[in-house]
Amino acid sequence: MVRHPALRDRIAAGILDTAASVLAERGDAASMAEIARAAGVGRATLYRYFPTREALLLGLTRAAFEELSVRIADASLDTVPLREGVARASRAFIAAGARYAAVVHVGKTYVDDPAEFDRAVAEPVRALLRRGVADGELRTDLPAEVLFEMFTGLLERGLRLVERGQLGAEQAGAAITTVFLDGASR
Amino acid sequence: MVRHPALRDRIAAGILDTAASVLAERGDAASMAEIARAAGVGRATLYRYFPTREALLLGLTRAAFEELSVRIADASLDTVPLREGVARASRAFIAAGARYAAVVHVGKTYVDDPAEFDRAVAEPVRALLRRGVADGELRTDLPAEVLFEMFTGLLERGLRLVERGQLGAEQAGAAITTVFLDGASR
DNA sequence: CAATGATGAGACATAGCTATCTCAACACAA
DNA sequence: TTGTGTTGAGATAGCTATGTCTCATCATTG
Repeated sequence: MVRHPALRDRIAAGILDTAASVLAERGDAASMAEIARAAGVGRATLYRYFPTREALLLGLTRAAFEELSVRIADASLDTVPLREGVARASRAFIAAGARYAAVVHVGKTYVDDPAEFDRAVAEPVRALLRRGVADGELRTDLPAEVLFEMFTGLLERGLRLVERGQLGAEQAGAAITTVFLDGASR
Repeated sequence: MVRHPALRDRIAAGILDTAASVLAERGDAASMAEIARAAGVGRATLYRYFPTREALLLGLTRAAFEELSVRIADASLDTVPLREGVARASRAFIAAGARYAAVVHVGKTYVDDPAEFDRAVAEPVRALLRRGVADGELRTDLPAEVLFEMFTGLLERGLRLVERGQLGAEQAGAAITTVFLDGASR
């Protein structure tokens, strides 16, 4: 019958989605059999779409990166005030969510081009923070790199809160933004 | 010759230390052979000290927990002002450091008594934050549970910065405290 | 309805890891 | 020095996961 290539892509995407949630939960311990079962598909079929485990992880990483980089680009972090930029970056990260969580939960990284990831995702955020420091909006007693690390730490936890249903996506984005910029104090 | 029990304990502790660093680096993927080699000990010997992999992970978790809970207890979080409490908790966590990093990096948790961990480590910190909220020192627009999550997120990142040598232990503790309480803004 | 091709179930080989066991070499105490 | 006990190295068994393959079944296209 020759499946439509589009249909094939949809199936692959569906498998990736399922794999994302399984891997987010069980980490690298999740086997191909487990993922196939969760995706409601035969193990052989899973291997037809992703010939090796590495290919699957790579596809997953690529999808997460794709989504995240599009959202970051859309956020135009370099044209908005610091506070708005931080808020947008938070929302972008939370929205990319589920896929990204799986990627970070799997120890080894399967990024094919780390430099490109850095350029498209990490660097815009770093630049935003550096600008904040230079403009005197952010504290200068901590290196921008440290601020960046703290920010991403908050992002990860916000993501977790959303996944556990303890916070809505908007609330999480706002919480991250406000804790990072204003702190937890009144 | 009948090794002194004390000596045996020291060897076991040494193995645990090495295991901590190997596991912190490679996660659950690190094999027993790898750990034995890193510890400069035969694989069989490793099994003599820790009869199963689970026993090793359990010992590691227990050591981390032990250290952390002692430090938290020592911090008397319930008797000091909020800011001091947050600072102490940060330092305790950073100091427990290396061991704890391995534990969090290994996906599956090998805690023998999660409730006890919660009671001795997590709960005192939560109580501190709840008190802060009740006293009006911490913001009330975010649930204390969310503040807790944010705080631990910062702790993890601070720990990472120390391990990468980007920050000293004291500096990391201070950075966590100040970002959490005052935020990154000026 | 017939042909084509995708699917699921399962067999199979392979590889790596855990866990056990044996044994020769070695260190220390008496 | 002798004997006891520990160690490292290696062999081995069992298990589990990856990846390949076959085949009967099923869905879709024409």
